[in-house]
Amino acid sequence: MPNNQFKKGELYSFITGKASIAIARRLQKKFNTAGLNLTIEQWSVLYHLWKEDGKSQQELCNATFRDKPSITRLVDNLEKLQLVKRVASESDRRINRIYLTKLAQKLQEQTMGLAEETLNEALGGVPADKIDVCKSVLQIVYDNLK
Amino acid sequence: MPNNQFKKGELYSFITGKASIAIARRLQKKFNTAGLNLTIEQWSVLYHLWKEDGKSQQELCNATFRDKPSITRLVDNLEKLQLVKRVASESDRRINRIYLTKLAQKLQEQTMGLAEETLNEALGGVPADKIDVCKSVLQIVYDNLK
DNA sequence: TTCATATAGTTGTTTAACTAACTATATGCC
DNA sequence: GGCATATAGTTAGTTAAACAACTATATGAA
Repeated sequence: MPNNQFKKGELYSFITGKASIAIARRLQKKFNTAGLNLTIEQWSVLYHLWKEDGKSQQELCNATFRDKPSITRLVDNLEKLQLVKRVASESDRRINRIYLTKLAQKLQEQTMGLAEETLNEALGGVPADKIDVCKSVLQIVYDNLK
Repeated sequence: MPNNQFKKGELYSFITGKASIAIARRLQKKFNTAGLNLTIEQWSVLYHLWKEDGKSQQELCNATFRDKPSITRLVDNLEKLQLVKRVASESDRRINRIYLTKLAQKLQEQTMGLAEETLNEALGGVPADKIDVCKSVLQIVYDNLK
């Protein structure tokens, strides 16, 4: 039988993800205040390239949980900002590998610092063990649905 | 001192809210499969009107955590779909009160059923006490940042 | 080798979010 | 009453997401 943990009044905020929206907005504000002309979505692509430069667009789709048109356009805008460049693969000409520019490499330390700052603000007053439980629940939700 | 619960590898998924995005996508698919021509964002407005019909646009902003232009356009589109209508307030002519049509009233039971179904799928295998911890953490995050 | 199929990426269209700038109405102080 | 200020809502411009349809390249079987 279905578990009825969710009554109507609580259902909405789980679906809309208010907490993560609030985190993203706070981080965006920090970027703006710091004079960084960068959206959170653009940052999320750079984030995965900092972990491993030269990912293909398809790999960025998987990593960022976005579809191909979304990545095409994010990479378009990142190229306009001179933060990445597309390089066609030699071995498989269907593939674009995306490489960070020096400008983007310089952004890593500053933006990751702002991101950590944001999370510390968000999680102020929450004990570490509860954060762990929360993370594990969200991971299961993601795995259940993907 | 700052809590360093977040190492780089875990930071991203908290900011991007993959779990809630996955829930919203699943619910949207259910709407589409059921032949409902309705976005999750439009549904989220109806949701708050089902709780209390005749809210003003500003009240919908607060309830849905959106800004005024977003609500203006969502109400525009809901009016085009014949699901709500704007009624100028008699006592304060700046205010529009938004009322559900009969068509929208009919959608409540079906869509709330699909939403509950979605959450049950998302939370399958998660014990109730962990869900409670997760909800409370997300609430604190939201309160910390708003 | 050739043709069907799969994969990588792009383009067009609609909906939505954020910011900034705007109009209209209400409130409150002088 | 009149004017400054606040509040409710709209409009314009940019970025992004979902979906469908498309091009180009690679793979694999006959």
